[in-house]
Amino acid sequence: MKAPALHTIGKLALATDVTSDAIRYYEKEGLLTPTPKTGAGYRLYNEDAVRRLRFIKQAQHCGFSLSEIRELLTLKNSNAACCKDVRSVAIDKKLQLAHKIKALQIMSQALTELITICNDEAKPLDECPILAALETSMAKQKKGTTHD
Amino acid sequence: MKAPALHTIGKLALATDVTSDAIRYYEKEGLLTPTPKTGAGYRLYNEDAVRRLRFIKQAQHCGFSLSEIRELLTLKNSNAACCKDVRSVAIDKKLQLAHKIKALQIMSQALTELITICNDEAKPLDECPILAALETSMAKQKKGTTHD
DNA sequence: CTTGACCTTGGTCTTAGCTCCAAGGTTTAG
DNA sequence: CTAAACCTTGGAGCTAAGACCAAGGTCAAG
Repeated sequence: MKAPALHTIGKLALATDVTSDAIRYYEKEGLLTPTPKTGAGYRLYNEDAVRRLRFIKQAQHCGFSLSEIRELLTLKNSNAACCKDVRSVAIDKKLQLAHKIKALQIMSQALTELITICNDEAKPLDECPILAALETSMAKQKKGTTHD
Repeated sequence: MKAPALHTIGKLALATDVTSDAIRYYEKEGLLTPTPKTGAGYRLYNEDAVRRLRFIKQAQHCGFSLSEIRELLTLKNSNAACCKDVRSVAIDKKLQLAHKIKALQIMSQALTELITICNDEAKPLDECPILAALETSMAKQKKGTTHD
């Protein structure tokens, strides 16, 4: 029946592959609070902190910002919320990602058009169709195979 | 035979839908130089500046950063480069966009998995599968329909 | 007991692409 | 002639997520 083994910040950092600086930053941002400090003012963490850091990391990998993660954690501790609320947050974030992806695909498509109009590679620069196209409004858009 | 109508910065801003501040910023970054200033120190621009600003805007819409655009412009003024060089820059940028898109798609896929494991919406939060999954390593990955 | 590894706070720095502001000079319309 | 509208430079601020640094306190091993 040993007590749950408290870590100092460096141990926690090593265990979770998050730097001490980042951990302190999360604390400042209200995402993670250590158990009360030692007399000397050292932060101490238990296994909950490990889980919480994993949570933060995973959520970041899903595209959530720290302030969004803070809201997720608030939701988690709220008694008024239910699982459905969490789900809708996830769906929302997925939609945002879809928007970003679409924007990037539009950029990629524009590049594709530039690249395809430039077939004759040996042309001197003052006749380069890419550079020329970049100076115009580029309103032209073939309605053929515009997938990208 | 009228002279090519020089603009002050405000007129140029209006004509190109770029703020005066942004135009000065581009100048500081070496992307755009006005014709010599008036005695009073006012910047003056000709039609070339309008074209160049359009160039900058279009390139930004293609995902180029300002420093990359500066390199494009340098290339444009270089006599050693040819159209092929420009083309390869465009292809390169398209690859970078593809990487970004893939990263976002991976995030989206992770969210999809979280959303699908959460079917019973009425569950209380302490049983929410999404929150639970975010605390674990989420190493599981069904090999079924993982497109996203 | 001393050295080295660890911890603390508080601060500045980074990237990108601007925006906003202040104090002052210029130009133009009435 | 004067007030509004424009221009100038210089510098600060914004967002995000930390990284890095310095001065100093603490703890463990030899």
